[in-house]
Amino acid sequence: MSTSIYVGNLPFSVSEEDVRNHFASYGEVFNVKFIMDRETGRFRGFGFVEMDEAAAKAAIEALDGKDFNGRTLRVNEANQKKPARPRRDY
DNA sequence: AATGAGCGA
Repeated sequence: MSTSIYVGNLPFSVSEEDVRNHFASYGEVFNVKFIMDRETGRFRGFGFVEMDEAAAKAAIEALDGKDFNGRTLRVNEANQKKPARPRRDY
């Protein structure tokens, strides 16, 4: 498996490719997923990156709190949500 | 459809 990394505070200018490129410098990136607003379909400003555990830690140490395209990047291990998003059924 | 703290489709 891979380690899920939470990447937040992303500028609306970047794409998965940019992030993947950035993270790829610290290890093999298995996958990059940007969270799009399910209502509008627009970029919500954060995403998740899957990397090897060692690579993930390296990337977090290297990129967390750093600047990315003009915004302070937030990088941490994702943990809070594993299954489908909790949502009330009205 | 829209924008700025956030942990997801």
